[in-house]
Amino acid sequence: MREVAAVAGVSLSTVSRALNADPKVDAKLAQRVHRAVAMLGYRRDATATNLRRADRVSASIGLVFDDVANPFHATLHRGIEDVARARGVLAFAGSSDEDGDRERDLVQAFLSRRVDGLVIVPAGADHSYLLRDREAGVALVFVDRPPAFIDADVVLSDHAGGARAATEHLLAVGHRRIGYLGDRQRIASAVERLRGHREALADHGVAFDPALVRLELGDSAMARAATLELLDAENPPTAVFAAQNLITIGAVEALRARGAQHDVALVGFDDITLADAVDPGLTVVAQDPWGIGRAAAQLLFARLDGETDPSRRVELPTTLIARGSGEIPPRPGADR
Amino acid sequence: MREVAAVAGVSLSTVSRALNADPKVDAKLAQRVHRAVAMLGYRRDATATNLRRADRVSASIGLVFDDVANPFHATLHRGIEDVARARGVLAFAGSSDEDGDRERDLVQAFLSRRVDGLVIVPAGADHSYLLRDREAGVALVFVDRPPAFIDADVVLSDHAGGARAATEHLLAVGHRRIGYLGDRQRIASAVERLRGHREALADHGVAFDPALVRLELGDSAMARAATLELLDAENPPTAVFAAQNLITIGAVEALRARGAQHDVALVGFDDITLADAVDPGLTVVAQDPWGIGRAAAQLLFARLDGETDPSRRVELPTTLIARGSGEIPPRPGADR
DNA sequence: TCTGACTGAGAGAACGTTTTCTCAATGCCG
DNA sequence: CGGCATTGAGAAAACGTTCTCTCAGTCAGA
Repeated sequence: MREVAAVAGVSLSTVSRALNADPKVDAKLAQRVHRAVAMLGYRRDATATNLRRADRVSASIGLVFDDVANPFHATLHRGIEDVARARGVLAFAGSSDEDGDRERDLVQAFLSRRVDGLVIVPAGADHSYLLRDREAGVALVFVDRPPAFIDADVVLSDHAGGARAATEHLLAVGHRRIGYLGDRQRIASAVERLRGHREALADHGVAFDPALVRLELGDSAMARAATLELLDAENPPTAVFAAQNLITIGAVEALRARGAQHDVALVGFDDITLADAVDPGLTVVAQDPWGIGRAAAQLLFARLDGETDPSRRVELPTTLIARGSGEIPPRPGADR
Repeated sequence: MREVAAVAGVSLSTVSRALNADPKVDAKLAQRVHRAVAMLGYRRDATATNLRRADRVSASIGLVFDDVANPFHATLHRGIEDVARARGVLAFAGSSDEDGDRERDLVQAFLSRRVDGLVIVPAGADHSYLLRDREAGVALVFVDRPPAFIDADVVLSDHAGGARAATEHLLAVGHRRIGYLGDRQRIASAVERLRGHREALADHGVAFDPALVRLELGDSAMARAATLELLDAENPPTAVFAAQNLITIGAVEALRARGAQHDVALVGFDDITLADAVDPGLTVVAQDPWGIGRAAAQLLFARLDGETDPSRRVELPTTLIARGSGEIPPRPGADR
């Protein structure tokens, strides 16, 4: 910056003003400054800027996902990026692997780098550690699941409603023995989905049979094994509801491994690549991760723009997409 | 920090030293400092630290992808994160959408935030704009495609070899009319793959027929349309090679739309979710995006650790995974 | 008991910006 | 032509750290 000032023949302050498009600086001088900047390849140091500026805005935010490589989260990421890009805001991203400690470490690392805000897919069971920072002006939006012990904006799908729709879809086809494959129950969304499933069963007078339920499935391999277990049991389900994207993949694999993909119905939660190319096509309850990401980012920036309304909860509907696998009727006589 | 010093009853310098685990500071004092830190919830400001420190290390890096939501890139991202995490390094990530200007904007934004290094999936046609920054100590690793007009480390798959393997696989099954669906040719990897395809054809004495080639396919929808065009032409191919993950998805959709998935062979580049669940299973040439990401990050950190060897080119092999679609023989008589 | 080496801690400058304060130059009005 | 308002630019402090000096105190050896 000093060099730029020397080349342009002005003072440091003038360079700063020219760079910040201060209207008080003479147009001719400003142009000289910009020419010098271009010539020297000067680039303003954002860290120093952030340090000095009164508002301490860093134009960067932090993103905490379960796993940046999970398609749901990756699409979420893109939705957030699209909104942030329009404001010149950059995003740090990291994976918590659904570990609360790791989530907290990530958040701390983001905050020490002075991010303006955080979008968090919560993994931990207590987010009160963020209270102090929210007080200090850090914007906070939670996604996919509500936070615990802190009141903040949250954007999520109607998990219970989606699960209910999936289960009712299977019930409508005639199924009564519906297997349930669920994620770890310390995740709020997983609890919600199970709740929706149970409510749908109850509403239609179908007893909830714990023998048909497998929970805590952390990846595709576990889901596959659990599905096989269900299929190989004495009194197997005639339909299966896989309540998460990775679990759905495991379930598909298991059904194919037993050659049962045309006999046992399947509905998944989350849409998946090639879902319409498998045989039968995969019926799913789709979320809109891109839209969720956009909504979350918009909420975040609204807060950064000074909005002080009480915290909001944006719930996006899910869409049931029937493609075949969910419309397979129960084998006659399979149900007692 | 001033508060911490007051509470602990020591000077600012002592707090700084205690925080940096300087062995010269008395153990008892250090403990007092740490207690004060815990009590006040103090967190060191990484931007100020970075400003002052002699080495100016920010413990953050910038990642430029085509699209953070593309599964290949998202997995790459995770590979990089896994290595960076072990060093306490955080990553900014952004999407260039294969636009050179956008790539450059992202890079500039990262650099003004003083990242220590960059991992770039190149989109632009000229990376000499990075010369000055490399000189200034910014570590640079390119991924998936080599950079232009700058000499730097690069990690990529053997694109030509992979394409060659795919084409030879189809030739071995007996195909002579092989459709080629390719990405935008301003992308180096896309050029390489086409080259591998053509070389394989030439080696086996099969004439290259431009009528069977569709390039510049930027997304699944375009790929789908192009495939339909190929299939509906007067003399359609008996096999198709889809040279990228999104293109493969479009090709699968098109084949199914024409009910030709059991008649026309298909090999894709990049492995895809559910590839083994479609009917027929999808034969692909798989890359190892996670491994590529890890390798890139390791190279990057080696440079940051002061390594000065001439720039390296790490080429990872591809793996052909036969699952059925690539082993469909040509319909008898379809070939003249 | 005194000197000197050594240890531990404080004072203050510096990092690259922004921003307030101050002042010089310009233009306009009487 | 003088004085005042107005405009534009420079000097210097400040942001939250680190780090080099400097110095006070402690302890061993003579």
